[in-house]
Amino acid sequence: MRDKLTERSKQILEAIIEDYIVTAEPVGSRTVSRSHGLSLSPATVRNVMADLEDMGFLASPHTSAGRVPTDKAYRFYVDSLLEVRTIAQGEQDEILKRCNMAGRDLGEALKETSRMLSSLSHYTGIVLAPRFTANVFRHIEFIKLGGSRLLAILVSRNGTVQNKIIETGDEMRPADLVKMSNYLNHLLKGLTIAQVKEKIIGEMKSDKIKYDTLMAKALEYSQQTLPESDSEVFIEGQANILEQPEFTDVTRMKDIFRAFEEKGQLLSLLDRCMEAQGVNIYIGAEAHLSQMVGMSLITATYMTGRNTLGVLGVIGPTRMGYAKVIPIVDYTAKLVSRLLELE
Amino acid sequence: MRDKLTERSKQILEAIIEDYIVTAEPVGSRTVSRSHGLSLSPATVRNVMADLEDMGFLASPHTSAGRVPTDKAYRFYVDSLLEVRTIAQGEQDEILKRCNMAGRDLGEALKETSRMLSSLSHYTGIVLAPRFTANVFRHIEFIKLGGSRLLAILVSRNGTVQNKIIETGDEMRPADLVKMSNYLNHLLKGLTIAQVKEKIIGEMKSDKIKYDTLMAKALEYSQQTLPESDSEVFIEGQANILEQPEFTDVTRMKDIFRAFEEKGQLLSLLDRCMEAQGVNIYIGAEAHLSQMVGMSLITATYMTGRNTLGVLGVIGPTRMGYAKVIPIVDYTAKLVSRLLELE
DNA sequence: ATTAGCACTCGGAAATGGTGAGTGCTAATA
DNA sequence: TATTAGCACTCACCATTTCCGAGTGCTAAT
Repeated sequence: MRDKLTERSKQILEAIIEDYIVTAEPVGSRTVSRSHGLSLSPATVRNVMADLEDMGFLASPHTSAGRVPTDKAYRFYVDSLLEVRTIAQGEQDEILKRCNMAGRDLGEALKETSRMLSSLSHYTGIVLAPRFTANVFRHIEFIKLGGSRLLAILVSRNGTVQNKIIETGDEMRPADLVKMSNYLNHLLKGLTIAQVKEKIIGEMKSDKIKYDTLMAKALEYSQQTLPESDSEVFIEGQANILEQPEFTDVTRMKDIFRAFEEKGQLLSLLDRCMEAQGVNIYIGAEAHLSQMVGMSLITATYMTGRNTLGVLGVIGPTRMGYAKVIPIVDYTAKLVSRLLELE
Repeated sequence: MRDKLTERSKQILEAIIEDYIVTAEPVGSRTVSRSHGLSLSPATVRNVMADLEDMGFLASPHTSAGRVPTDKAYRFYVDSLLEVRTIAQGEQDEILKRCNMAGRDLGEALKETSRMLSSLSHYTGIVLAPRFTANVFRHIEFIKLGGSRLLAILVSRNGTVQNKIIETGDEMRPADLVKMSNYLNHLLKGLTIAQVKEKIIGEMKSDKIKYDTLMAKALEYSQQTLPESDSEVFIEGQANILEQPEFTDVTRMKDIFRAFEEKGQLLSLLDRCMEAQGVNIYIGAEAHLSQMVGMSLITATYMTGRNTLGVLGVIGPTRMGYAKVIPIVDYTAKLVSRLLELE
């Protein structure tokens, strides 16, 4: 048992991982020895493999099977061995084409981005939309619907729209609606939605509005318009994971699909990804998510200026084509950032 | 071989179907003979079963297994044998609680409805949102974003909102925006969105606007705001179908999930359901959808007044608890209709 | 340090045999 | 005439066995 990886053992480890990524079968010593590049006998390879197993990089499903990389091996692989391939021109074109957001609803565009990520990687695409509360308030507008009901529309600077139907109790005069929105637009100009929330609460307590029912109402309605839950995740290409041979087990799949459906846990994981800028990789148990055993998550943040807006990425088996997927995720995030920058 | 079903053979068929619905196992003659209600020896039951098989109501997976109902049997069952159970009070409460749409975005509310259908039925819930084009125009509004970009907001009478970012080329004056929306609101008042489409095209050709660039622009922008694709389907509880024993086969499931993801074919099927009012049932091959073998679809239309707005329902295996699911779907559709009526 | 050789291990596929649920047919019965 | 008991037969399913070969670890030779 050695405690330091020699150049040769690194090569062998890499060969094993890369073989396993394509075949999804335990890799034997013969296979590695045949792998062009290094000319060693199976026996030698076996010795090294035994060492690697002792160090926790490899595991054997059973005595007479080959070896399988552990999470630790993948971690080492992406950290030290992998030279990230530059993105293929064809892929770049595809991303460019499908991420075109011009004139589209942001949600739709991000959903399409997620779909694109899934189809390019052949795994599952995932996009966390920007928190609405991080946006800057631009405009609020009230539109009279039938009876005593209003449609309130809240627009933020990046073009995202929140709308809500409000029951007013009694009928409002159109002129009052205009007054209300003027008042609010002036009051809230330039604030982030989070600040808007506070501002409204503060204002509601202030004396001057106590005697102005119209303003009071305006504040109340605008408060109702603010979204209470505001994280949206787009998960597309779920069916792709069914193609992976490691998920033939039905109960495994059930777990995974349930996790996708609930989204809650996934959300907190993505939140964690938001903290570090750039590309982020969770391998297997690193995600601390019971449903994620055997799965990896590659994400990248997208941003305008210095503000991290959201994350996007790909979920697949730990045995994932990291070399191919990482540049895709990276490039996509940068592209989305640039497209949102223009807004 | 008889060509008419006697009372007794109907009873036996019913017993077989209902047993199969719970167990998902081929039903043998002993089981039926033991079934309380009819006191016949297994041998007699066997004779009847042989007849039923000849008539195409039953099939045997292999010689020494029991019999399994065919699509034809299910069809006969729902048409003639099934007395639809009234909906349980608890279910009714649950539906009432979760379908509460007050003040929510219509899309969100329908998604929740779909989720509710899935959790109550333990199958997959499906809701087709109202076509936007069937709605009546209420209001259009332009909001200036940074630079030369506009946010156009189109509100229809039921509160649904379409918004779109428009690249204007050069900067617009706020006063012009107001003029534009006034012009359009007046022009399009009371038309359905479909009529709006035509109206705009007609108006664009008319002479008077040739000399008024502002109006021309207004028309162009409003046209851009109209949705081009406008059918939204909410499919929730997909993971539920993984629980069904008949879908342990991985390739089957892949097909089904792909179908859910693509939605295209499903959409045309739902369109067909829209044509007939009320509850609609497609059993197995009746849907003429390759992915639907072994699956059934129960839908009901929801409407305001005489207008069919959309459909909602449940997808599950042909071996579905029709007696329980049908009233759920029916009741939900009626409730949704009533809730939208109020709008 | 590397490698050839060899005995050994163990999962997976194929072959085998027994079991039982279920059937169809025939002849006896009410 | 309709029903039923009886019986031989079928065939999926399960458990057991056997066999094969890929892969291993160890040892001795290079």
